[in-house]
Amino acid sequence: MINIKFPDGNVRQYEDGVTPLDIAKSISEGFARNVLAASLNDEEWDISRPICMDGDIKFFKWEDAEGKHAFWHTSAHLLAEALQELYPGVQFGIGPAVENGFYYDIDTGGNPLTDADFAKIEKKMTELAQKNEDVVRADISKADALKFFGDKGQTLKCELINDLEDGHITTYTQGNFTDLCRGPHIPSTGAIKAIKVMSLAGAYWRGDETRPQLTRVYGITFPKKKMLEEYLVLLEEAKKRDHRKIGKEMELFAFSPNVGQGLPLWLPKGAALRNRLQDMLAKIQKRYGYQQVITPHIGNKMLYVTSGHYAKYGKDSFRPITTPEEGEEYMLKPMNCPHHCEIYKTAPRSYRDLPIRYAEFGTVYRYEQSGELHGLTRVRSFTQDDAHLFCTPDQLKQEFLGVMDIISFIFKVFGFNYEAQISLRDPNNKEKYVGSDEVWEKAERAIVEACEEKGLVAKQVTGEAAFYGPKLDFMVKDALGRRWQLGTIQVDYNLPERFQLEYTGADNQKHRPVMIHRAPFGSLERFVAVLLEHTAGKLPLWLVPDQCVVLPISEKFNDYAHHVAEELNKLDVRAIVDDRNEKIGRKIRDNELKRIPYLLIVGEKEASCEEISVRKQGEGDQGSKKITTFAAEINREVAEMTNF
RNA sequence: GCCUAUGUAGCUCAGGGGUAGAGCACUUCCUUGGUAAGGAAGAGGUCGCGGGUUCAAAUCCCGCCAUCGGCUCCA
Repeated sequence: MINIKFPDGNVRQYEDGVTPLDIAKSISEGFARNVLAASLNDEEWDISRPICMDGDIKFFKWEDAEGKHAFWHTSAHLLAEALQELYPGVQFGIGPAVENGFYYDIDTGGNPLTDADFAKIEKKMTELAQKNEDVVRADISKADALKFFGDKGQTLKCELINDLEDGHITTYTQGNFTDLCRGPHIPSTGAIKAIKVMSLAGAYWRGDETRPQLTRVYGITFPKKKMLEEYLVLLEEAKKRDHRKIGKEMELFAFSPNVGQGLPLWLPKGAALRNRLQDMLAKIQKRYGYQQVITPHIGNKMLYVTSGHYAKYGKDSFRPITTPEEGEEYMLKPMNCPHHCEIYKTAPRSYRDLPIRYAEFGTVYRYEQSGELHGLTRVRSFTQDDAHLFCTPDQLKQEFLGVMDIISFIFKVFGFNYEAQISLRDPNNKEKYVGSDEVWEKAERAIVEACEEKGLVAKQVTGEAAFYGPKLDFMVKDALGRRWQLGTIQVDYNLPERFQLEYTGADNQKHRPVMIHRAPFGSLERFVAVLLEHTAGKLPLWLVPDQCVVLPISEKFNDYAHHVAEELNKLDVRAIVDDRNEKIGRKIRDNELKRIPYLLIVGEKEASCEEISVRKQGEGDQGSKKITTFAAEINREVAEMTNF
């Protein structure tokens, strides 16, 4: 008999060899029907895999990430089984579950798949799922595994096996398909009821650009047909939130091939929006003791040779700019830090001067690979809400906490849910980084402690640090669930060294300051993109380009409408007029669709007494009031929102 | 940069070897209407760009450019 402990602390006894599914059934049949995966002592465990030892058990259903994961992992195998039947001779790479479904990487041997094949693949998968085959786990020796997959000509699998440790190799088999796999899986394929092949993509074998490119087939499956339909509707809804679409509709920004790829043009409404964001942050930063500086968009190439960036990134950047002067070269600035270091060096610094905090909305230029460009989230010219803090090592943690306060405040204002990540150096690969063990340990400890102090849950990832120091990144998801890094705080011991930055300490000795790079928005471009996707374009009143639109009932009241807009604009309310020759119903509809927060209807009644009829977006008629009353209300509403 | 796909009017899209299509938007006229689409007429396109095949190319082929979804990358 073995003892199984449940999450609630209860312990029950079971026969040796009991499976999690048996255990679930012992609780209730209904519960067991919904269980997809389990863990034993926090190790992933198939619900059909016998247990022969005491342990803590947890169960996972569809609602749990672990449950979906097992379901989609098995679905990936089902996809592979279908591909194996439809296209004999395909080579299999890897096929994991991902956040929304699963994929399988395959080598089609020169016969490319197209999306015309999707229906065929879906049909075959459905056919195979209906056989409801058991998914059977087996332990296999390394030699046997190599022989098994070698005989099948699966050289990619053999490469994977060669990297595995003998005694820890398992396969999973359903029907005629056997895959090298760690699991876990659901017990049989019959639970997979709705199947959709989503897309094709190229993917380098083992993520290595120098290795062959495989075909990645993405798919998603569900235990119920209705869930797939709902998911597809959700995807359609998400596409409507795409910032590229909204940005065009709201006339915020545009791209022109004549200007160049990835070089956004900010239209009047977008530029105004961006300025409001900048003003907000500048106001907050002033309170935190930041000083604004302004530096040129180009800098002498030597600046970047000094910083080390030229050696590391120079060949993948915009090319240096030459001048009539022989041998003189300038670069478009890919970052602001070297300029700010030079500002620091304009005067001798004392420990009494520190910390020094230089902020700049600095536009930088980076030659991102063409395939990487994406709307406003990944561009070749963008403006960082950058700042560099120079402080003594003792001040580092305090400064770090101050930056965290700004970032969490900003995210709170916009209601963003973020994931924080602490990026640490890889201790087994120290040569990739600059700086002594001592300073690294100190910097990493400062970040970890700062997070603990703030109660910030942050995932620690080793090997993700910048070469000059560890960092804390804030990731926010877009409408389709893709993660984008917005805010970032980076500790840097490298640049102060390279630029020979100094301050005189209380001991009258020269010391090296520590530098913090930080950007709460990350960049104005990316931030606006994520903001648009989060709000679906319904921007808060203080940011929205047009706060209200005046709608005359008929052309007879166009003059009054323009008078109203003028009065409102004088009172700092952003108002426009829709004086088209259309009926009022039509104007209301069109302007609601344009996401304008307030529609102000004016006709004979209003014109006679300096009033307007107010209609709030999505909420309908709010009654009529004086122009000045309305303006005061709007101004109060905005003031409450912008009390930063 | 690599793989898949796409590119037709301002927008969303249909069509497809033989005179370029729709809806919306736009302009004009009629209508002057009180809280989510009034009516009519008109204008608007070298069908992404450049080659090739053909009597004839927006359509077929090749190259390039841009874009979508991924991969890799991301100071």
